[in-house]
Amino acid sequence: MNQAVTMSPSETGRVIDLSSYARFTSTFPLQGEHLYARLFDAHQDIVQTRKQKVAVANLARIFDATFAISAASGFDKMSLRDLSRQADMSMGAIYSCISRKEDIVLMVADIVRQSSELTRQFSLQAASCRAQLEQGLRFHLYASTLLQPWYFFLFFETRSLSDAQQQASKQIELDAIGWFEAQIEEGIASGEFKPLDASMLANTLVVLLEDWYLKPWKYQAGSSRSGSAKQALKQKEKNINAYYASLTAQMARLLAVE
Amino acid sequence: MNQAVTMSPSETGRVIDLSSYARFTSTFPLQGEHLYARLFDAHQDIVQTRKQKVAVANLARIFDATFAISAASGFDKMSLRDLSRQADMSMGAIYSCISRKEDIVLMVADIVRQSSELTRQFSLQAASCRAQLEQGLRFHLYASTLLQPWYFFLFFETRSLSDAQQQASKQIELDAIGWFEAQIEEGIASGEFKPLDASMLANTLVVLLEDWYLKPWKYQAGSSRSGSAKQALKQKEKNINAYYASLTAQMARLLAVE
DNA sequence: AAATAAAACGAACGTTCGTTCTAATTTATG
DNA sequence: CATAAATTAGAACGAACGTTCGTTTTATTT
Repeated sequence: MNQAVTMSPSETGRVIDLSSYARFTSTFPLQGEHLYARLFDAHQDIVQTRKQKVAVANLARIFDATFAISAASGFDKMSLRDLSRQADMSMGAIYSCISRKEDIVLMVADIVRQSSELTRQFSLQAASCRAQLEQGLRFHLYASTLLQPWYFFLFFETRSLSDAQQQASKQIELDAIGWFEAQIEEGIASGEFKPLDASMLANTLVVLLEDWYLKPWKYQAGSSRSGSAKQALKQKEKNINAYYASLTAQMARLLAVE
Repeated sequence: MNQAVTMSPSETGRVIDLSSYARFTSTFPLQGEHLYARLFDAHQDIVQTRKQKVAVANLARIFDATFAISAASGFDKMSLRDLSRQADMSMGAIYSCISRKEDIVLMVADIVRQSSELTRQFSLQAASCRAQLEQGLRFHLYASTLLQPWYFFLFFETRSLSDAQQQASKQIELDAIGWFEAQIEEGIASGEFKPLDASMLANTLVVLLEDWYLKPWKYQAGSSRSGSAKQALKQKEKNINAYYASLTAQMARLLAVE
């Protein structure tokens, strides 16, 4: 089982634009064709299809269908016949993109892991610890919004993975908490923040970030009949900003900045 | 499908002791034999076994086994043969306590719903809004610790339920948020708390309560080889108190009390 | 001790699962 | 346009699933 490509250094930093969600979506490398091309490259042992173009199109249909079905009923309940119907592909077509049903979970895990690594590796050049924290939150929110079905799916299907991979998923969360905690404590040490239980606040932030992609129904205002795709993006931007504002306001109050 | 018994008024208030987790465990009505007796009474249409004593013993084995297996691999992956092996019961014995595999999820949902209702109905007689909030948090923590496998299981298997039941589960969470929000706003109105985004804080509290039973691995210190059952309870008490302290300290700071 | 009710058993049933196979079709290439 | 390679559709396969049921064992009553 390939643990997949890691980002080349040139990809890891500096190019991703956090100034708005719209900008983020056009600069984040893990999405759309790029994402599926990455899966195709990284999992040559799984994907039997030879031509990237075909593989990308088929993988997209497979994952879209998988997310659509198993968001409602779970991955184990989803049969490959359901998948075939929803994706409008034959069994053979599906089995030329994957080797076993389980591969789907593995690939999702790979993508989410890469996205989390991107988030962690992204060099935040900010003037203050507070700005650093805020950019970290923004990045997490943006990435998990863009890849919401992937993050959501992995959270609920982690138990299908091997113990080692499950441990790795937990580690991702612990790393995220650790990162926030370090930033908070740096700010405390430098006198920028008032002293507090950094570990608890870091944990709170990570759990709230998780809640964002696990329970979109709690945070999506005006989701029905949003009309054009452009309007939908606008609405998404609004929702993210509202959540981000609440999140950072609460954090700022705890850190006694402002 | 029976929606099960609701608590009689005499059971809903006043008798549950929040002064420590140990006291709570001896006064909370939804546990052990009482819990299974309740299932037996409420689901006569499902449970074919006639004698309560037998049913209680077998239901206990079924649910223990279910939680043990599906915590690791998920309910859908668990076959009834796995269950039969783990519970050390024959297929026939299992099918005299349930009518369909799905019944297991329904019964768990029923118990968790009842526990949540107990939590909400419990009349908190406290001197201040702050004390009221703190008792609410304590109750939530205690109940979800005592019934951790039930809460955990339902969170991950809600998708096996009907749309109506899924909606009901969401409503439980929204009700909890609503309750905390109301308490916070009451405290703000009375001048006990400094004004803030009550909705955000209420949401934060509920999400942190959820994290407690979803990710015990994050919060369990000294879990290995804890020796006797008494020592284990002591350790549990310690862990709850530590989490409760962090939770309330953070909350107090946001509310600017102290 | 006999009779009866309740519970437990586990092999067998029909169905559905993930996966494989093959004949037909499409695509690429000279 | 010819030919080879890749891709497709969906029938077929064995394993495993949830569930049933005739039978045996255990508990209770007469």
